[in-house]
Amino acid sequence: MSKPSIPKGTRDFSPNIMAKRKFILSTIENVYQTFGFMPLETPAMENLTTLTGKYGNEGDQLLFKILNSGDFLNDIDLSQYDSKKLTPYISEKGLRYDLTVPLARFVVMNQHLINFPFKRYQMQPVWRADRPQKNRYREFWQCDADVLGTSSLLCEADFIAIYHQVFSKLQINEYEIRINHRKLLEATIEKANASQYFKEITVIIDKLDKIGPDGVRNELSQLGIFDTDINTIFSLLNKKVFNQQTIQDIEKSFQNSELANQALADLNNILSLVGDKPQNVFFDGSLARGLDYYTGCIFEVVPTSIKMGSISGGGRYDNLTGMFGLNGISGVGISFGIDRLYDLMEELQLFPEQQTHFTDLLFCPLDEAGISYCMPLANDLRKQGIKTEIYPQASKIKKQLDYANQKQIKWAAIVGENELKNNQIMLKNLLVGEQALINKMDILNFINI
RNA sequence: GUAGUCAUAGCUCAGUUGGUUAGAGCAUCGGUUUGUGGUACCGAGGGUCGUGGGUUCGAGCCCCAUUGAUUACCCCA
Repeated sequence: MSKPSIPKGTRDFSPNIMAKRKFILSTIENVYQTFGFMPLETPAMENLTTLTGKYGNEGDQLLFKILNSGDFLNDIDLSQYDSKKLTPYISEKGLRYDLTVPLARFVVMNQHLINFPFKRYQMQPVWRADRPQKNRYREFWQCDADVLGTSSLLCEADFIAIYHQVFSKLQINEYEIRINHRKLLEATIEKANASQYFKEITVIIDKLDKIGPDGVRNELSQLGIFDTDINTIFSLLNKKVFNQQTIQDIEKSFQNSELANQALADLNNILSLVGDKPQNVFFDGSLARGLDYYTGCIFEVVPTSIKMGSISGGGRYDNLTGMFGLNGISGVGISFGIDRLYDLMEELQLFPEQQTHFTDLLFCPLDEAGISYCMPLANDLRKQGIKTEIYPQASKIKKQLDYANQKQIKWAAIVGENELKNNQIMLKNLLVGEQALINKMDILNFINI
């Protein structure tokens, strides 16, 4: 028999890890809900016609494709096709690559039922056939929230408020919300006479944090951009506090740029909604975001106490549903990277202790009669919300306490012959080691979880 | 797709210029203690050294191939 294993780039989440992950997920979910977002789940698999062509050539290659069921090769003359052209005949479905395209697909299919503006959140795994490396997996979770069907900048302001609430609840205090505008990038690159390389340039300057100014200069230069134009781009890459002054400064460096004016008007509008000194928010001219469907404001959040990539990102896209034939729907959304959030909180030790306590009280029956004695007591406690279990065998008490100890259970209720006879239990506090013989009806009075 | 590193017990790892029977800690199970854990002591089980070839009197160690894991680049979250 071969050793068991799991596919490359996938992970098991053990109970202790799950408790912490759920803490993060439920915190985010609660905040989403308080802003009026509604849950949506879509299938793990989508039709390949839905997925292909949405993520660029590289993205298409990273799609996990699912073989058709049954004897799918039976009707196919293999000699007639080369291996690439064969794909559509043997695979019609693929695993979802992100949550945004399925959202667009859902909205287009259900537009007659949807009450716009449509605010939905979605927290599900996605799959990419990428080569895994540190903090990069083939299966990972996205926690998206999007608003579709309004171009109001209130949405952007709301997302900034969502960030504040989520990080405050997770006790993450040292972070930066970086904000920029796609149209400002366009204006900048236009000013540098390099519009034909817009996509390439955004990819390069997005790496500023990673490869440094010299690295960015190098790559831009390799693209064939002149030094003077590179300087123009660089003059706008600064990171500044997000306030009126900053916006006015940027305005001065553009003259009569329609694009820049639109972008600055948007930023101004957001500023007026979040107040002039929004906490932890910075304007960052180098923020670009790789995805090319963004058209308006873009965000990214990075922790500042630890060197780490972004833990959330998002932005506005004008025509997401256009790919499925529904035009004129503007949307904006954000997504939390739960794996990185997990690593961050683990490193900063921000997980509340109770997250790893699964059981409050363990009944330890010393004989078969003890088990049935404990059953009704346990159920009463459970009705009170006390997480209670009964050790399922009348094993040695050492073994039962050992179990309780490893599971970090605070209370042990030992039930042997004597207790049974007198309607008592021996209640032991495993944290301090004290115990008392009490009436079985009085348990609730003694335990304070 | 490109490049590097690694592979020895369930886990984390030692293992000398190639030399007899392969080591530790943790974990598991049992006992010291048949009604008291987390901390002490004693003991037990558990390994074709990833796989296949080669060199050698002799390979965990050297060489080749292969598989897997992992890291960086590309791209991305």
